[in-house]
Amino acid sequence: MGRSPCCDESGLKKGPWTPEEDQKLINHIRKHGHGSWRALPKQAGLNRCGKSCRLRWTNYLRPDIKRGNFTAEEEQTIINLHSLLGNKWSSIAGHLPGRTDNEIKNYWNTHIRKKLIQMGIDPVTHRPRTDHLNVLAALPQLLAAANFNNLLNLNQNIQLDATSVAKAQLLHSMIQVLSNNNTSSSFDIHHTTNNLFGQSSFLENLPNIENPYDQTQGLSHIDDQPLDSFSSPIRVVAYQHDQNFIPPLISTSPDESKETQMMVKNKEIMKYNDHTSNPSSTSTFTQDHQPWCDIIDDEASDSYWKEIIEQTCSEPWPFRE
DNA sequence: AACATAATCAACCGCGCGCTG
DNA sequence: TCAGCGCGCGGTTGATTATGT
Repeated sequence: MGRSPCCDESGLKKGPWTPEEDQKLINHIRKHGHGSWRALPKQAGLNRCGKSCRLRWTNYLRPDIKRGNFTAEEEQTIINLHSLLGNKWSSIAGHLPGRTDNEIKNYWNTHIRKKLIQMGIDPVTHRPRTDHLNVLAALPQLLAAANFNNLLNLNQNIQLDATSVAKAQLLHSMIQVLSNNNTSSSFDIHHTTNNLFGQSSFLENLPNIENPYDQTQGLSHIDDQPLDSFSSPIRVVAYQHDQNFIPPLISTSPDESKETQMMVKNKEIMKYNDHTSNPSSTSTFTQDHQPWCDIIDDEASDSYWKEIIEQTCSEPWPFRE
């Protein structure tokens, strides 16, 4: 319950690490493992608190840390996971090999967040930053959002991402507005939606609502259907949950202890490797085709997505084996 | 070249959880 | 049951670097 007194101790060095300190820490962990972080600084001859040592190791010195820019795929994975998990950076990091929670958090705050805002998408809710009553006024934002997929140049295996779902919601909202107005407006829905979402990006990729397995049939034939039969956002979200779309969970470090891995929420589905018997192995625990609903049950916050997914999960799950 | 501002990211802080005695 | 300890997590800070004027 109580706070660790570790960092309250006086006389311990703070601030940037010197190369000498780094080397001491690396040497010690190579020889003995980290063991108790609290005891480590003394054993390693470091005038630091254990917390500082742990942070330095996990965020910077770990041998499996991946350096360099995030790829478009990594970025998309972060966005998708964030839409489901919220600011659960460690959980998100569990899906990105070699990336630390701190790195992902920084990348989110400095890059992705801004990008989403520019696209007119609320980075917290992953919903378009517009209201239903003013959909048409938000057309510039919609257009920007529509180009988002193209900008990211996504992996084609990703069927629908959070942004696409947001687009679907907006499209739905627009149609609702138009439908409710019940006027013979000159507003050409088919034409407009194609312009909004691009000719080969969004509509063509949406599966037929009546047949979720049919990926060849998009919604471009919307004008053949009554408006009220148009897919609801809830239904569309289901397609986001392609189990192939998120990489399997991986350990944040080959040196992670068993108890560290235990901190990850998906307890039931993890397999642990005994890293102590083989320290060089990549301590990978896999997520064997875990349905998205299960992840959500464990990890999702009380976000918009959870509400939607709970509803979706109560229906027959098209991707369950 | 000098300064101001923005962006980046390593590191710190404090909270809360799980374990243990 | 409860309190202390150790640890991990998410939020925040501040030093450094990049970019603009």
